[in-house]
Amino acid sequence: MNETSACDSAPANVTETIERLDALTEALPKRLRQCAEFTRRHLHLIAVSTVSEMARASGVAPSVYMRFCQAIGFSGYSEMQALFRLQHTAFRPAYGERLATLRPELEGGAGGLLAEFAESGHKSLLSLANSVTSGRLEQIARDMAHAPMLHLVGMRRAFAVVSNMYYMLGKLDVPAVLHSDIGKLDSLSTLAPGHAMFAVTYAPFSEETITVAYAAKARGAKVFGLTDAEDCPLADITEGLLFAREHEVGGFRALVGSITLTTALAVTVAAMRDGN
Amino acid sequence: MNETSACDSAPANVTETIERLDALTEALPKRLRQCAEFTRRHLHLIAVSTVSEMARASGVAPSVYMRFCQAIGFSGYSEMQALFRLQHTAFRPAYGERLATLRPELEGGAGGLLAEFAESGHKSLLSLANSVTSGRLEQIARDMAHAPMLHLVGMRRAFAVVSNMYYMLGKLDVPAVLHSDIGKLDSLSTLAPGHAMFAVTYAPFSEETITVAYAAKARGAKVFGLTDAEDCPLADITEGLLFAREHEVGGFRALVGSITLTTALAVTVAAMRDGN
DNA sequence: CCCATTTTGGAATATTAATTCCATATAGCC
DNA sequence: GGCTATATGGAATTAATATTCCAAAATGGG
Repeated sequence: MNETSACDSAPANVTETIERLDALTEALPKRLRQCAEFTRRHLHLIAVSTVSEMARASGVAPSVYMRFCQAIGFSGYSEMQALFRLQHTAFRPAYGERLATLRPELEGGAGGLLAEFAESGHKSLLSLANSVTSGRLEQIARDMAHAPMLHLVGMRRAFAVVSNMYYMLGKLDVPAVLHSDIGKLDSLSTLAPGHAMFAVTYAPFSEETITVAYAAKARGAKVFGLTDAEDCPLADITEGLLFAREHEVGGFRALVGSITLTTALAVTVAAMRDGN
Repeated sequence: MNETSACDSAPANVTETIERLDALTEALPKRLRQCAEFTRRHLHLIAVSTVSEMARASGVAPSVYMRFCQAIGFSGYSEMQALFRLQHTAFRPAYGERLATLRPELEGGAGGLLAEFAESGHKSLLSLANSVTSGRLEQIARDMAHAPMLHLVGMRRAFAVVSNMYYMLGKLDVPAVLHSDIGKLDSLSTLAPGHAMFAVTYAPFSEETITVAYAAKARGAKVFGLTDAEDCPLADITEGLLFAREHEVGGFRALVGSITLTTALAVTVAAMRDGN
């Protein structure tokens, strides 16, 4: 009876599904090929969409999408969806449902740790919203947007944050200089009155970063900053200091709040310059 | 009559949902609190699970889980699920006119944009849990831990990610080399058979990163990687490829998922080396 | 240009899931 | 220890979704 599919049994995993998809796509008629092509590019949607949604997105009728599922070997959409939902649920560590509610965090392994960091990231983002007032962020962005040149400085842990800012500002056509610890004295010579500096440092605060920030201030630049503790030495010289308190997992912090905040800042600065 | 919920209207996004969850959990009766606690730890399951599944996993009856959804302000499970499915469903907006598309968000000032990015970060973290299976992460960590030397490569947007890894690995006493675009050929000479390389690249994939990764493979190193799209050229040569699909705000992505994933990876690698 | 075959989309049906209802259980108070 | 208010879980109802069916359209061969 089971004549529909070109293949005998259903794909057992995502890899097999993709393989069969690629093998069959060419041979399929127009509409079914539409399904195949859209699905191939949007595999991640299967788990969270209904047939109708996938069909509409592929530009076909639901019944056609249904037939497409059968063409690649599944009994129907539900079976295919189940496969893709497994990918999601498989992440859940093996602990049984009852244990889950009692001690969700105690699981070991890489997956458990990732879950911890993800959780930590959520918390960092939440406290970000609480600690950063939109007025202060806006004022800093405006001041930085007015400067003819932005200088970025951050060492060690903060370096990833400023290098990300540097990349984004570059893409957004905002003139910026990244002061890495290598050759920082040289690049400081590019600093002129009216320029703005954005310094990032976390406790324990990097000597070099503080030094560079003070030098910038002395040269007539406006200094702004990002840190994670109240007692940051930058507080004395900045016109605006932002705080991102990162949650930690066993002493390690994942920079989620800082990356988010500085990304938003970079985009805002670019938008304000555009707007002028 | 509507006495159940402490709040008036439904949460509008993931951030609000988490906030309300945290605010209410303590005050809820036993079974509802079970729901809250399980859900808080497994937010990513909502998009791909039925009420019955969430209820069973929380250790309660479906009707109780239903009431839980209403307690935090949703009309029911479907409404809550729709919110969490949005993150998967949201298609990428046109790439070109990034700032232009941001205009609406900028109306709310810098704070509004920050809130958007925070929301985006929550979503990235959720899909991280969805797309990374703990088994694969663990296997990659184990393989990397066995290598006598780790090589990191990533350009442009990915550079912040690898430089963060580099910093962490350094603090954790894991021998690592960062291959920046400057002098990459020189540093490649440090590469030897048995070494491991971790390459990070996002679509459109950086030529240099791919080149370096292939060179490493040719020199006998095991190659691992992190990317954001299925069609990454790294797929052909890596022993294990991780995916972090970053949610975006008007075309800008904030690296939250990548930073979180690689931080967890670095810590795991270090822990495994220690364990040996 | 006509006929046979395949493909297609809308409408009908079957399944499954979401939601509500209500009887029972539980906890708090007098 | 009885009484009230609240919480709970299973069963009934309602809504949504997957799946099938069939008539119409398109395609291809002669």
